[in-house]
Parts: sequence; C-alpha cells; structure tokens
Amino acid sequence: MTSTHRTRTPRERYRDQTRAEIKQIAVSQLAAGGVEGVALLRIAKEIGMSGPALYRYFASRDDLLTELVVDAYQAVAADIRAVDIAAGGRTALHALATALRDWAVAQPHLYLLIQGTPVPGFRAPDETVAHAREVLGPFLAVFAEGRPSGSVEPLVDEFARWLRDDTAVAAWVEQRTGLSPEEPAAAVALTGAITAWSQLHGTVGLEAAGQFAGMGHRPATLLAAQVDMLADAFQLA
Amino acid sequence: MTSTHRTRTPRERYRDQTRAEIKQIAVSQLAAGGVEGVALLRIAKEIGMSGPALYRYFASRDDLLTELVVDAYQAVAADIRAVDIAAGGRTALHALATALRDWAVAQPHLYLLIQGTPVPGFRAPDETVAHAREVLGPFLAVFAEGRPSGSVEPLVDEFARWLRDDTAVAAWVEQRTGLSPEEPAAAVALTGAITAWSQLHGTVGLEAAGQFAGMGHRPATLLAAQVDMLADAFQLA
DNA sequence: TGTACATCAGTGAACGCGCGTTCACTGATGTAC
DNA sequence: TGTACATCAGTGAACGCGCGTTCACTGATGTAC
Repeated sequence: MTSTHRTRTPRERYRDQTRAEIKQIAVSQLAAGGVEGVALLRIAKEIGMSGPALYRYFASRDDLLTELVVDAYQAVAADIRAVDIAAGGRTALHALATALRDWAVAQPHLYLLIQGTPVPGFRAPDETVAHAREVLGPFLAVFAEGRPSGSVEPLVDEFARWLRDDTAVAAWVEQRTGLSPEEPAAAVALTGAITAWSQLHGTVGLEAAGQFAGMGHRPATLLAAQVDMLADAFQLA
Repeated sequence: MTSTHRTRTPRERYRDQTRAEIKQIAVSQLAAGGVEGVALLRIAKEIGMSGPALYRYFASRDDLLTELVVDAYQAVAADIRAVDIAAGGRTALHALATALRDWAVAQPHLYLLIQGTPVPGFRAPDETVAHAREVLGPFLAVFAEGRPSGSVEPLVDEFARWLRDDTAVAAWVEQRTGLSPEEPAAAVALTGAITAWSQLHGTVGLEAAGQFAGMGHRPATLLAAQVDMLADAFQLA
C-alpha cells in the first residue's frame, strides 16, 4: 500500500483480479444461502475453472471465509470513517448511526457475517478486534463530549476499570480522543461507544435478519429514536 | 392439553419420550455446531437407532428444525410470562429484561436460532408471529403506563398508524392492555414494546453471539443501563 | 535478440466423507371379537 | 381367555448428491544471461 510499491506486473494484476472475482462470487453465494452456501466447487464452476484451480488463490475454504470477514470489516469501517462528525454531539451520532445502518441494509449478509451468529468451528483472525475498534473509533470522539446521566453512571464505573486494566484499550481511546486514560471523560467516551454499538446492533441486527418484516414502522425512525435516547443519556448537545 | 384428555397409552408415552430424546440431541448438536451441525444420521447413531428409524418421528430434517424453533419460542415465552410485573414501571421492565437475558445466556444457541441470522431456505412456520407476540405481550402492559418523551414521539406516530391499519395487532394490544386501539396509550404501549425488544436484542444478541468476549464490563450492567434509558424515554415510574 | 530455465495457472482423475431420503422387509405390540 | 388381524417401531441396503482436498501432470508466461 506504500507509494514506493512498484507497479504490479500483469501476472500480479491478473491474480488480483481473479481473487477478487472469486470473492465476489463467494459474497453472492453468502447472500443467497448463508455461510454454508459458500462452496468452492460451485464458485469454480461459475468462473469457468476446475475446482482445484481455486487452490492457487486460497489455501482453503476457511481462508476464503476469513478474507470475506476481514473485507467486510474494512468496508464498514471505511463507511464509518467517511462520516463527517465535525458537528459533534447528537448530529454526529445520528450521522454515524445512519451510516452503519445504510451499510448493513445494503448488504445484510455481510453484516450478519461479522455481527451475527458465529460460524461454528470458524476461528476469527486476531485482527478482528482491531477491525472492530476501527469501526467504533469515531464513536469515541463523539462521546468524549458526553456527560453521563444517572442511567449510565454505574456502567461508566465498569468501563473506567477496564480502561485502567487494559493498556491496549487505553491506547486506543487515547488515540481517538486525545484523553489520557485517567481522565473521567475517557471512560465516558468508551462507555458511550460500546453502549451505542450495542444499542444500534439491536435495530440494525433485527432489520438485517429480516425480523421487521410485516411491521408497520420505518426502521430508520426506530434507529433515530434510539440515537436520541443515547444522546439524552449522555447529554450530548 | 385439555384435562379431558385420556391417559396416554404406553405406546404413546414411549413415542413422546423418543421424540423428546431426538429433540434433546438435536439441541445439543445445535449448541455444538450451529444449525448445519444438526444431522439426522448422527442423531440416530447417538440414540442407537438406524437412520431411517427417525422418519417414524419426524417427516424430515426441516420438520425437526421447525419444532426446535417453536419449542424455543414457547420456552422463552414461558419464562417471560412467569415474571411478576405487578409492580409495573421501571421495576417490572428490569425484571422482564433480566428474564429475557437469563434465558438467552443459558441457551445462546436457541436465542440465536430464533433471533439471529435466518437459516437459509428455511421457512418459519406461520405460528412464529404469534409466538413472538407471546414473548412481547408482558412488555405491552408495562409500557401502557408510559408517557413518550421527545425522543420517541415521532416513533409513536408510526406505531399509531400501524395500530389503525392492522386489526390483528390492534386486537393483540387490546387483549394485553385493555386499551382500545384509538386510545393514545395503545400506541405508546406498542411503541414501547417494540423499542424495548429492539433495544434489548442489541445487548442480549451480542452477548449470545460471544461478541463481548474479552471486554471489561458485565453485560448485566449494560442491560440495566439500557433498561433505564428506555424507562427514561417513556417516563416510567 | 535468443535461448535455457524457473515459476506459475490450470486440468482431470480420484479420494473419502457424511448427508437426507426411499424402499421393502421383519418383528413386536395393541385391538376386536 | 384365546385367536386373527391391524398397527406401529425399527432394520439394512441402497440411491444420488455435493462437498473439500490431494496429486501428478501440462502448457503458458516470465526471468537471467
């Protein structure tokens, strides 16, 4: 990814392209039949290759799935990162929540892949934690301005303790907010981000799973209400 | 289930028992390997029967899965129904939320089966909607006493419209709250129940999926904070 | 610019596996008279 | 209480399927001199 990278050779370019094509078909199979609907042999057939040829590009089916997970995290993180949160407070929070929902609704199978029922026997790569934090990062900045109301005060205490005990988390919060872990606002930021994640997952996850089918409300309105409840609880401007 | 039911014959009792054993093994396979880990042939082997023998008890694998879904709904509905909500308001809401979480944490695979990623190609039985309403019923009564704050007012309008257009929902709300659909409190009750469901699913679903692993907070505290936020938004006593 | 070699993409045959489901059957249990 | 028949539980063999993965190979593309 550095600019000193030499131009990719034709062979490398072709290779990248084929890998991308494989992944794209895998994603469409994921959309159609869930994780167990992703089958190497059927991917190969759809591309017009023999089955074993795929092993030039992915060491195993698990490897392919792992890449889909990582790609999904990176995609949603990119969308979240692109949100303008300069306004701060409630406005920024609405924008972040909407970006998250928009991404999830556009590709519900990917949202469910990374946030839904864990795939049995599938071990998520260690980078996953980092990727999840990437998504949550912008929330930290917004909640750093918050002042917890009575409803969330006990929760802030627990997150303050976590911040004290886990240096990786402390570093993450500091990088995103500029707050040192001892400052009370750091714990508030962390509490807000995790609470928001958890809250938003309720609406977004149910919508992605199709559980709102046949119900007479617009999911966007429900999401907005939840954001306002969050903003109230943290007294965001 | 009526008391006029004759005593079951030994054969019927044996049949019930075998069906129960099959389902129990299916549930343990579900816990171990997800939905696709449920395999008739392996169930038969574990019981000590030949594979085809299972077809005396379930017409197909899909039939078995359907029963697991229905059983799960009935189990969680029973736990929710058993909650004492006489106190009403915030207290009752905490009790309901805790009951839901306790059930989900005790058998996360079942919670994920009914609330998580939909099983591809699997059509939920029509009774599912009724079962879901059974779970949500007690929430209606609690929120009937609520007064929506500004955060949820736009949402209440949408649910009021739904209540006007869908007689089945109107009947359900009326049965649970004694409120006729025109009364504003009916819409508030419906809004509260659905919002609570959506909110609680955030925490409970993430916890059931194992997404809180390694995080330094107690899920119960997070749940309590969310309940308080809900109670604030609906100004529950 | 041409040649010798190394690297890489892709093939076809084959492996073993576990799966859901059907079928014709046997033997045990219950029911009617 | 005994007999004739119907119902039910369970078996074993067999079906076709799609899967992930390995292996020895061929032919094309790139690289070094």
